[in-house]
Amino acid sequence: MSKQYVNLILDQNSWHTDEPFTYAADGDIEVGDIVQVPFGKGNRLKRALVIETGVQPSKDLSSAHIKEVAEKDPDLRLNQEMVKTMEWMRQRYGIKYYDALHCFIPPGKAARPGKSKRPYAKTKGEGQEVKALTDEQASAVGRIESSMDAGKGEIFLLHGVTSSGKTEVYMQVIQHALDMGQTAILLVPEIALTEQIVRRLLARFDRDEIAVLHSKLTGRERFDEWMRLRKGEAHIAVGARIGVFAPLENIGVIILDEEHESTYKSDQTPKYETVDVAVKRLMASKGVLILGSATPSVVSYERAREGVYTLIELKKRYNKTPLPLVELVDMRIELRSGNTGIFSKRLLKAMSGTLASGKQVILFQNRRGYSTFISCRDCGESLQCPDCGISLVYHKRENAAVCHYCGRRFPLPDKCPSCGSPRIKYFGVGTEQVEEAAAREFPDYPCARLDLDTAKNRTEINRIIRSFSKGETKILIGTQLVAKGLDFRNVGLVGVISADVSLNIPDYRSTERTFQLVTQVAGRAGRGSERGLVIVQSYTPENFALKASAEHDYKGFFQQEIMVRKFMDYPPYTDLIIAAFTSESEAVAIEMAERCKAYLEKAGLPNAKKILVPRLSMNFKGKDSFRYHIMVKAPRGSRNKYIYYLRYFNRLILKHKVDCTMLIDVNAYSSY
DNA sequence: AGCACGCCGACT
DNA sequence: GTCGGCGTGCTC
Repeated sequence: MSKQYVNLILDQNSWHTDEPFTYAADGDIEVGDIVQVPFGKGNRLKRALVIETGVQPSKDLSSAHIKEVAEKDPDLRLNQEMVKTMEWMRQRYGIKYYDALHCFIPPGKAARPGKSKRPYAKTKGEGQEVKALTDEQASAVGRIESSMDAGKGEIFLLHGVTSSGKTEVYMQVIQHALDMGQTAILLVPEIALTEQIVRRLLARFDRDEIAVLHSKLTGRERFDEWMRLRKGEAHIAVGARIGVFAPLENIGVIILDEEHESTYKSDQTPKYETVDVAVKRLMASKGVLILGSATPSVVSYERAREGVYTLIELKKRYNKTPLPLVELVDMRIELRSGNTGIFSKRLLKAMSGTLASGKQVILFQNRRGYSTFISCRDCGESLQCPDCGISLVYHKRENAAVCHYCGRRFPLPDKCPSCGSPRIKYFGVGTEQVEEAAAREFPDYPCARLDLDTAKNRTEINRIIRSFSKGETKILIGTQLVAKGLDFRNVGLVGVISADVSLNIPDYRSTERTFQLVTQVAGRAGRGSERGLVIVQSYTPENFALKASAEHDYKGFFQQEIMVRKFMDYPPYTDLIIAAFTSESEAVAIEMAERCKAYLEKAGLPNAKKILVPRLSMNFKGKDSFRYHIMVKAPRGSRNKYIYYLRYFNRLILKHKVDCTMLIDVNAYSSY
């Protein structure tokens, strides 16, 4: 058999070996093959991925030093497009080949023959039986399908109000892809939503056509599902964000449902953006990308406005129920009139009316616990977690002060730890306190609370939800958990206890997030036949995001918010790039951050002069090490240049053996 | 990362 | 003499 030289990358998590190595191989070795190669002084076998075949070994590499590929994995294999996407990810996110490789290959091993177990095997198909499409749906489907037929590689932003029938559009488009002999990927923002979308798919497609990919599968399940896709047995991949790496050929469509959700950005290395990866993969097959949302992200909507994405709107609700009536209540007036309670008079009145008429109430407060911070009346110091430096939350049920970041619990102090005063006060309202107040005001109506404290596991969540849907509980209090995807028929009223909570988070996306949350939670009201009522309490009801959400006016919200982004130099006008430096020595971490800043300035990158001095990363918890970071608002078009220079800087750190690790994050959701 | 080499001190 | 500690350097 003829011989050749190939370039391959090692399955080894090290920056020192993050480059292609040249090996001799049989002529039948192809790009994407997973092989075993002898490596290093001991020639121990290592797993590797072939990324280039038929190469000419570089001149400074004597042929005596070139080793030979030992064997080829008979099962695992990637395709050319996947290898290309990996290399692209390495550049774009400043990561190692290793990190990109592990997005594409399943972590587990195959189940033993006959032992394989399918996830969601007991899940049954369920669907609104296929009714005729509305005119809007039909034209959306037509528009998308003609783009698929033409192989345009188009990106659609599907902006559809709640219950406008986006899912039905997805089903039709997936069917069209299969009819064309192509494959499809359907993604949901969290694992918990997988089951309900699997049900919709099962009502429509053969069970064997569907494979599920998300990180809560066991290693074996994940491997087997992956292999069914790889072998072409299944043509539809469904799941959370890792599903975007499904080993499919000829991808006709990738769908991101609820595209605005932050979970589409990975928070661990590699910190990829699911949309980016989807676009990259689709370039190879000229398929379409569909981003669906009732409240699109400002970045996506702006891209649609610029013509990068094609906007499709679904304005009518499927069941023709009018959108709920949203009222804003000014809590400042409430306070002035002497009401210091949690509920405004308006909300109390609406609650009694709703409950008396036999309907149910949802109360939303995006904070768990009883009081959100604990502070001293005399010196003003607030109680903080010694590890994380964030305010501790008072939990009445457990009678403890809890850190919501690391989960540590502390006993409640009877006097102030800094000045010794016994006058300790609890501020801020959490779900526990809302529940207590609701039970006090309406003792005849049973309450339940749904948040991370009461929903310890899946069965507990299901129990709370089932009891509310059966009408056993009348008032449901909760955090974001109650805002997502639940479909209760008998809810007449939704109360947002404090819309200021999410508004006051120091993040450029907090306004957007508030609009999305209020819109989403409002959608829980009046899903039956009658129009629902939503009461939003706030100390700043004049805020444009709140006003716009009350009027169901996405465009109004967008037009104001995009001006703020422009004025403040925030995305989509820039990319917020963070470079973080971790070291056992605080001085080294600071010095590397400073040097990096100077290096970017010297390189003359746009806006590099505006980089501030290194800051301690507040959210970093590492034993005996320190993290400092710098941040730059990289103007459009300069992102890749920045990453290029940052990669180079990382190589310098490595070369000089500085005891410091570097991390790059672009447009992070978590704060640093 | 993972491994071998090498140069040091402490032991039978 | 030689066993094993870990600092150093390299990997097609």
